[in-house]
Amino acid sequence: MDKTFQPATIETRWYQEWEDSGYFAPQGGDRAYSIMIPPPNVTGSLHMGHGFQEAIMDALIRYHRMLGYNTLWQVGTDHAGIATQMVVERQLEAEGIDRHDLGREKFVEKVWEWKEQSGGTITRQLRRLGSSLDWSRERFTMDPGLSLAVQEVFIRLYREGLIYRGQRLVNWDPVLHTAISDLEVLSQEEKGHLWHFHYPLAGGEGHLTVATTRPETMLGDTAVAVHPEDERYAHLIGRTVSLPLCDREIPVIADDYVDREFGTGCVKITPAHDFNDYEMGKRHGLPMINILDDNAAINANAPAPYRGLDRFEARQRIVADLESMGLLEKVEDHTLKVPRGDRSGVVIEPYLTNQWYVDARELAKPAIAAVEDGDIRFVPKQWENTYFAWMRDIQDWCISRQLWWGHRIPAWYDDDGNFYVGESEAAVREEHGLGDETSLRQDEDVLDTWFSSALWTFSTLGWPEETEELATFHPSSVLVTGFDIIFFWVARMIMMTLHFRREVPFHTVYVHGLVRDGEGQKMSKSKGNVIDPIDLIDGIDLEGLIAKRTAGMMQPQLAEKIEGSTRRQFPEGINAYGTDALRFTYYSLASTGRDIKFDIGRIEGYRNFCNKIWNAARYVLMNCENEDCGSEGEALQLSLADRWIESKLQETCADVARAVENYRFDLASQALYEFIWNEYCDWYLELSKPVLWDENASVEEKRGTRRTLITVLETWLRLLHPFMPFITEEVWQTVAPLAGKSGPTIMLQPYPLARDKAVDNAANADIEWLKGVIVGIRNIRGEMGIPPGKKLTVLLGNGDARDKMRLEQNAPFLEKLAKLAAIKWLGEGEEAPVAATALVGELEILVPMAGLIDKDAELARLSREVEKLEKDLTRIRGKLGNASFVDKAPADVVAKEREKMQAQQQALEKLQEQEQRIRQL
RNA sequence: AGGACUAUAGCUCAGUUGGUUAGAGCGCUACCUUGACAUGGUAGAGGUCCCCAGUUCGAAUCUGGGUAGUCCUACCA
Repeated sequence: MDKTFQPATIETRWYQEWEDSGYFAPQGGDRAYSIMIPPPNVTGSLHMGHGFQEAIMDALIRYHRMLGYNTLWQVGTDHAGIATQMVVERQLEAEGIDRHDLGREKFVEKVWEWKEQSGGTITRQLRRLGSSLDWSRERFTMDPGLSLAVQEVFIRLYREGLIYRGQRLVNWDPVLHTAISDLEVLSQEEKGHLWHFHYPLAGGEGHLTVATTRPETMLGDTAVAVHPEDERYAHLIGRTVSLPLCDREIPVIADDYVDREFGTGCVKITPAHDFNDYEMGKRHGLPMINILDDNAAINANAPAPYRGLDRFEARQRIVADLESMGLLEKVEDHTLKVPRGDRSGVVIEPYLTNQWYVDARELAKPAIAAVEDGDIRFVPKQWENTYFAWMRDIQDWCISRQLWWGHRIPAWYDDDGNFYVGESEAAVREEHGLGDETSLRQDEDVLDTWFSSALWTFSTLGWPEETEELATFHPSSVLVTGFDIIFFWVARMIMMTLHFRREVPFHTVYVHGLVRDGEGQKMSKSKGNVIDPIDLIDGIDLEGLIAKRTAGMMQPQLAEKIEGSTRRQFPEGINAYGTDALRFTYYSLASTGRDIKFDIGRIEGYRNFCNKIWNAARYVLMNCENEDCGSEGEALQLSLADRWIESKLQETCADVARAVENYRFDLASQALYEFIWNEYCDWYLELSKPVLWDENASVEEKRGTRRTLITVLETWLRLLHPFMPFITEEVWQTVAPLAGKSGPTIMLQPYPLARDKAVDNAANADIEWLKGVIVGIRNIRGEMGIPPGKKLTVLLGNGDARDKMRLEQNAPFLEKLAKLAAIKWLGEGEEAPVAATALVGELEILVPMAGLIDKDAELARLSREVEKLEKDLTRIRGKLGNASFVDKAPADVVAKEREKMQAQQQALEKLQEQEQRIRQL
């Protein structure tokens, strides 16, 4: 074995082996456990957040697989309609091709080509992370099977009246030329202006003044509204104003939506270009004048001078024209929320179009009940509130998108504007008795990607067929996801699955935090602070990292800034840490918080942990290979240390199981780290040396220690495997035979379960004593500057029978671990030399000072100890002196305090005596 | 505007139903190449648990108020 752990050499080898051997597929068993992967975008690549999520799912999957569950981790990707279409459009653009020139069919072909080409990135990354996904069942939302499910769902919902077509205001992206859902619009505060315009009264006697942030929409105004109780304008209600620049008169209406305090208290109403105005327009039966085209340029409904102008050009023109007419009263600076498309980043226009909608209100009812009734639970529970808040105020879901890439809507139109929904044109003709004389054309639009994602848990298992997989693995066990898509995906999956399966999609939703960079910033391409998890595994040099972060940017002008910050943050690039270290880092960060700051320092610590594991195994193998390890059941004698480490192992098994059940991977990783490093390596391996290296130790003793070394190691390798799959497999292969275990892989070995009976309290207490004595001596050594190599003679005084027994049984351990020449037991009445002292309970550890210890240094050390004790004692005395504490606190708490006080007092006296003696020297 | 979450060591974070000497990792200081490991070992320093009030014998923990930060939802043209 190498002296240091080299992850690169083993990881891909083992993954290949596992995959080729079919270990990732369900293995049978009475109880099923399944997780459906949140499908990543097929043309994207995994970022740190994905890596985190996959690591958690893989730990759950490996854990349950080892527990003997029939385990399925369903893999797949989604087609990411808008994102993918944009990427391909940009590629074509670079070649000077417009997709409209290419035509729909050819364009979609290009997208499939791109999908084939780039789709491997994600799956490669997933494999590098060690994800034990069942690749044989890989699915894609545009697969024939899943597409069939999408069509089926659409048709059935339509027939049930839960999908309808309607003309509504939608969020229109004028660059992507599609409607998008409310969730895809991000509103952010931006600086803008509030323009005050005069609208002349129709009678010619004066004007009223409206305030607006979007002057261009005035071309579509069909009313001015005031508050019904606003005395300033009461006399104007029912009259008309003449709309400047347009040859129209519009009414002044009263509506209590108007806020009297804002602006002038008069609101121009543009029902076709504003959501609130739209509602008001409907209330008052106002005409709706659409003044924009698909590009958000002014259309032919507007006065001639403005036609064809872009909306922002039109704005400038209109303001200028009104000003020249003397109708501009003033312009104020104003901060407003500007809606932008989450993909395109352009300002979204409310726009009147025909779209398809899902009646979400109806579907939401059972979905709310499922969480209320506990059929689905969120972890952490607080997310249920978020879910409820959104679901109880849910809006109908606009599902049509004016794209070419996606599931085409199964609806056909005739020339008279009738439409028919069905599985094909033939089916529609048949059903509605439409002959060849009627020409039909299919709806041009496709469905929102989330529409197909919402079916993910059951469409991947073969629905609408009632497959065996559906029966076995649905509902799935748990959904692992980030809170950012609770609305987008989680809620919609619950609605759709309950409707079509009459069962929940999953029993638990584990909501994890979002991975951020070291400064707490969200990782994003445009900020240039993303880290590819693979770069943490394999490492990357500085120039490579910069190149990666600045490639293919939407805003190339940011490249310089990104290069600078990258150079500052990673002057040496990124080291290679290996998959196991990366995964363990993820687990250690997976607490209940919402933000996960990824600190590069942590991963280095866990890389070192891997190395520790590696070397611990080396030590064990060096001492056990070709040696008698008692694997045939020969007689063996266990030392105190053997019994203790076995006991600690059981406690660790219990801790890990509890942590995983509660989705506290941070606690699981901590328990493992603590046990492996601080107990097994720091103490147990050291305690094994006095036995193995003692020529006088019996065969049974050596055998007992070897047996314990190897079996405890073998057990914790299995315990650790779901978290660090590679190193555990590599080490287990050589360790297992020595422990009498066999099998082709650790991944299919049984997971260690805690045996309560194996917890050995006596051994725990004895080892605590042993540690106490050793640490006491080391402490004196350290603080007195006694060279570590210098062997000491130590005296033990004031001990009781138990101390004596412990000493007798453990003297060799003490001598080895504390580097002692000799230990002398001080009988009652025996005079002790002047010595530096440490206490373990009442037992005094004495390190004679002659020639070793500086008087002043020891006095200083003692006075520090004394001070600490005195401070503590004052606190306890105060507590016990308080009558109400003694009266009201539970008896055992009081007793505990009393005991503590006594012990502290005794210790204090001892140290003070000691101080006296030394001072008199 | 409404709501949620967070505040503990220099940094990143644990801290179960109130009773601990408030912990870990990283970083820091000193010493050490001892026969698994310098990606290591040993010892050590470092905290007004954001502030104020309350409940309680007792509060990092519970309640109320405040401050700071993050986020979500809805928005005033």
